[in-house]
Amino acid sequence: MKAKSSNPTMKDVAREAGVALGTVSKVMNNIPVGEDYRIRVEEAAKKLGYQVNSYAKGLKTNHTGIVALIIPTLKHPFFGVLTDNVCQVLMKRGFRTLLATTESDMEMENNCIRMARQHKVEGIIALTYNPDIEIDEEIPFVSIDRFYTNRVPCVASDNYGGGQLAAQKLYELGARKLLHLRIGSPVIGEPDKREAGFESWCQLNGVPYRVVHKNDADGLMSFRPILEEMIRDGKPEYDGIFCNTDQLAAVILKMLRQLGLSVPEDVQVIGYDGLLDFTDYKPYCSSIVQPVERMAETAVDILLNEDRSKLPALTCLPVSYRPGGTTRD
Amino acid sequence: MKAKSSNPTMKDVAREAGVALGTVSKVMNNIPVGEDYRIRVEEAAKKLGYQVNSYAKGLKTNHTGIVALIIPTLKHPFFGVLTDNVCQVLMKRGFRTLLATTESDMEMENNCIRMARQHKVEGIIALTYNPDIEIDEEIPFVSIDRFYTNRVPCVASDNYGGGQLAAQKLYELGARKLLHLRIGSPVIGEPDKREAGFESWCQLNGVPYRVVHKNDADGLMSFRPILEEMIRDGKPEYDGIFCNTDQLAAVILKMLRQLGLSVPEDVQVIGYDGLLDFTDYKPYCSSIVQPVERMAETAVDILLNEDRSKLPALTCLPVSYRPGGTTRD
DNA sequence: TTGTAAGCGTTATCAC
DNA sequence: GTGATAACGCTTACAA
Repeated sequence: MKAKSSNPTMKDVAREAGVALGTVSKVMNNIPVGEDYRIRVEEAAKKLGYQVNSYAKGLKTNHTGIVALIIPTLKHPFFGVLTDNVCQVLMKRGFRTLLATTESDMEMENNCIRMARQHKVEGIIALTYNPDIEIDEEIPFVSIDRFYTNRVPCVASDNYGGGQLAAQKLYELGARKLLHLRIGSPVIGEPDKREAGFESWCQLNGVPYRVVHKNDADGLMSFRPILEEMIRDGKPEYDGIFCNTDQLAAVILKMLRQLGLSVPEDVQVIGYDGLLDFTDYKPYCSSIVQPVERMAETAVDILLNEDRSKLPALTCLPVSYRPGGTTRD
Repeated sequence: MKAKSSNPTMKDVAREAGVALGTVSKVMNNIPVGEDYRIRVEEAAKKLGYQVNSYAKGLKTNHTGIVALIIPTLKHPFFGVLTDNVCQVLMKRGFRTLLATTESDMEMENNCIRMARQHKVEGIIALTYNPDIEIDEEIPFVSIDRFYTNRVPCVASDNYGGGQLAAQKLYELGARKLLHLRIGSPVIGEPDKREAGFESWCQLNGVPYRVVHKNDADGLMSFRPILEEMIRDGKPEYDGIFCNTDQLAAVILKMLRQLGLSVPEDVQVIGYDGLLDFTDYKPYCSSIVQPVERMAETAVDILLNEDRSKLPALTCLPVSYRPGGTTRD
């Protein structure tokens, strides 16, 4: 008489209900079974507080109901919101989220992927900075914001279109000479297309522009001299600035004001991301808004898609423009 | 000859290395084994790309290496930072994080706990709003910011001390009539002690004060009339305000400025949390800073503690004061 | 030291 | 429709 106070098993339920093991399994999996049996089993299960052991189940079925999410950090609000959305969407589909934050460390990224494999996750959604990531063909993988190969589906906002839209909006709102400020990691990813889109629009429409390109290592402050030297007689040489993130835009805005320029009168500024200040839920600046919820949904959709033969290599989700007080609209 | 292209098992490794199954297991678990055997096994494992199946392992050992983290949302930066820290700390200890966001929905909270149990997690760290949460005595549980019973360890910042510190700082910096503004959920949690600490300090030191208490449902804007009516002849009746969160402080600051008051000259403001604006990594306001990293570490420490007989019922971690431009220091 | 075999809690395949 | 029984991949006595 071993008092199984701890964890009741199917065997216990079967004994309690006076039925066979297999019958209990069937009840738990909603496989048709005699009505009276079903009731007996359900009551026994409730009485014992039975919970299926998903490890035993997973071992048998190779179906764990877990998806790994690998992301640089949750300290940045964009990643926070994205993670929140992915977690919710997965939950709705009956999946759990195994979270790993990597701090963009390449070794960590590979470690996490290895762990995910060990834990027999049913898929991996990752936002990484590692060009040599160890992607396993066996396990479904969806990348966010980073295109690897045609075999690895990538989900991103329409960065190219967003860059175009930013240029177009600035022009429509009266800016005549445009500046694009870009900071980021040296690793090439989808977000770099913001720059390309911006340039293409300016060229196509004959609008004069300039692009300044910095690396994360240079720091946000490295743009200061650029801004200083572009001011002649108290007026800026460029009257429309597109920053590749809202964060950069916020920093640039502060600098512009310090330099005595008024926004949006002297110069208009558009950022990218569409983040909201959590203290008042208002935009930091006018911005190209990434459709975060849709990105999360799409990533999960693709990941969980039954038919893995023809996966979209790159899915670009439409962005939108939202005024935020730093443009004249 | 079944081509096991997919997932090599220990058996495969054993065959490849020409040793017995048990030997492979020993090598994988760093149990002493003949040097030549070890090498043979390791090479075979590498060649086959073998990864232990932690489901099979977990089934056997009841050791899954997974801890569940249940949190309301990742849209709020405090939770984002907390989650990030918990995930990092767990990783360092060799544990993975199973993440669940609940949106503070009580049913969801219970669902998540049930899932965690099914997945045989080795512990649960939760920040919940459900007073009737289904806590299972069998599985280690640590609560953050919410005290249930002596049997459920709770980790929080020293909210009471923080409230005192806020009052004290305001007084030291010259404020003579203090106001505490508090908004939150109707559910009672540790953070409510901020108010108690504030009051006790004022009473003990004979400093006149008032407390205004709102519920989330009232909305942040509900404080507006309070502020309006406290202004006499352009000067505020209260010259020191302690808000129970940085978010509230940010809103209040905006209102004060709209009402023509200058901060910190006319009135000084202190918040609680110690969040940094991600755009410039600067504080939103002067604030009582929660030791988020330590909270994460402590929660994990307690959760993973071997000796579960004498657990601390409530662990309050020391807070600190950080000036942020809304006080005269 | 190394190999063997008995489970861990499920599911799935069979006879009944 | 129900109930034994053999896996699933691994750990761990225990035997060799």
